Amino acid sequence: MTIPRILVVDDDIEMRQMMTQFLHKHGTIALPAATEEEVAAHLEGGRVDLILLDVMLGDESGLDICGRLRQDQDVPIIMVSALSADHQRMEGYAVGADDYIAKPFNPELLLARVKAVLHRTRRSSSLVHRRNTKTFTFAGWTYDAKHNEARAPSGVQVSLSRRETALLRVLLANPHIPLTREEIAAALDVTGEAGPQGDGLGRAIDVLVGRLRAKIEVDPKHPLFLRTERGVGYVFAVDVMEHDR
Amino acid sequence: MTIPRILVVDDDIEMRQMMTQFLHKHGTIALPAATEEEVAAHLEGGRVDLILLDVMLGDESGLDICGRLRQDQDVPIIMVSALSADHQRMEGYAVGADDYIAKPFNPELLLARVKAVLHRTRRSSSLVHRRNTKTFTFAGWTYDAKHNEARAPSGVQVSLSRRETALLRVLLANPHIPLTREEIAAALDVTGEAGPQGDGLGRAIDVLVGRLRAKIEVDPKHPLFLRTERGVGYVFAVDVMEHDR
DNA sequence: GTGCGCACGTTACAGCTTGTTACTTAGCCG
DNA sequence: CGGCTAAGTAACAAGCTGTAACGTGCGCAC
Repeated sequence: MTIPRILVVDDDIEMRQMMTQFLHKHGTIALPAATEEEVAAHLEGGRVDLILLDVMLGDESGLDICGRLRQDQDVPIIMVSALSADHQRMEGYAVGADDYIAKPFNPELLLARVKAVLHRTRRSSSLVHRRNTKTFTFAGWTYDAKHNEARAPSGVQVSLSRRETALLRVLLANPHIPLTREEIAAALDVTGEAGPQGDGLGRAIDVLVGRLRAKIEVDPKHPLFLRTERGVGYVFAVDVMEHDR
Repeated sequence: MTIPRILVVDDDIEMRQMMTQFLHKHGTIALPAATEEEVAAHLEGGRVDLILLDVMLGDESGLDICGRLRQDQDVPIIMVSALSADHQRMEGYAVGADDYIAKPFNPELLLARVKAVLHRTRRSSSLVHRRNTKTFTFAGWTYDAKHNEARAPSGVQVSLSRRETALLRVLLANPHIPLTREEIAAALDVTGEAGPQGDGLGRAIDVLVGRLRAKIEVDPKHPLFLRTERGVGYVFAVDVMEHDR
């Protein structure tokens, strides 16, 4: 889903063509429609990312259509109308429109609003993969994934490097499960460079584990959390709790 | 689902207790069972991550039980048996066992196999979040997410730093969508440090964008792909195709 | 138990990456 | 055209990260 598909609903041919062409020029796919039936057909037939809906469609009211669409769809809707009084705008928002633009409008402005709405709605769905905003607790420690802060039971704050953070996250996500070096490396996006000699994947993970231990283990010589599974890899051998926020 | 729950099925009390205690000592929850009914009860009543199944259960054959379990369950099963001849092992695997251990066995070995099986099966479900193994194409360029390699239309290979790679990925995942600096920063796991003066978030992203441009744009002065949206952020203004492998 | 071998722990170091700062350049408004 | 703000760019220093080399301890065979 790369190029946004915008349904342009207006019964005035000229206006429809103007909008369609303009949107085309700016890298979107514009689908013209004049009646509610055509709208329905497009919605059933394929993906629609945004609807530009004229308020006055012959004898039908765009407001009604908008209201109906909103009952079973959550495609964003921008209302377009010659009626620009405040109470008329309010009506638009009342039936669930995401934005309300008065005719005549500046095409650039329309584009900006279209982008804004698309941006808003895409973000909330599959855009930039949602960040982990959880907090983890293990054995008195807390790790706040949102602010990347680890805090010891004593309250002392520990700052972890990027890699250390990543490692900790992988471990927290897989407590009690032995992870091989290869798995850890994969999760850390290490391009699996085979070591020069038969070591397959150097000792980078070992060193990284050592560094993390130095920071979170009371006695790195005798690790409590980040234990090694000889011949296998490493385990986070402690129960982990996750909270939201 | 942290601590593995292992169902130990054996009609010999001593053997059952031995195994149960041993498994307990090693951080698992062992659930004893002697008959097929008890097995069924456990499977219905709660989570079971692995079944250790003795082949000779009174007059019932563990093989039959295994076959029946396999019809509607995919809980991993390790067969345990005094019968160690090859054809007997084959029978075990034939009815769907994941492993087959001969009695008398070394407890440590049992543990190792248990872990191995758990590891195998857990991995295939929710373990370490699957890596992105796609290849992206845009305007003649290819980017292989698996090997972190970008290749120019000319065939020249470009090496990207970690951050640059991450930025490129974010952009590839959101083509044609303007991303604010804040969004990019969030996706890159930047701990949103507010800049010293009112810049809110320094110019780190700007610089990073510049560096990526220097590598992938023909003429960084006039970017084709990674365009800036003045007052907003940056867009990857080109169509992107994704292939698997 | 004793010795050997291998896997892991640890340290040091060099190279690269990365954020900052400061300055330059470009777009936008009147 | 002039002023303003945003973005591009270069240089730098700090810090991170992987490699290599060496130390240590566990497991296994005898």
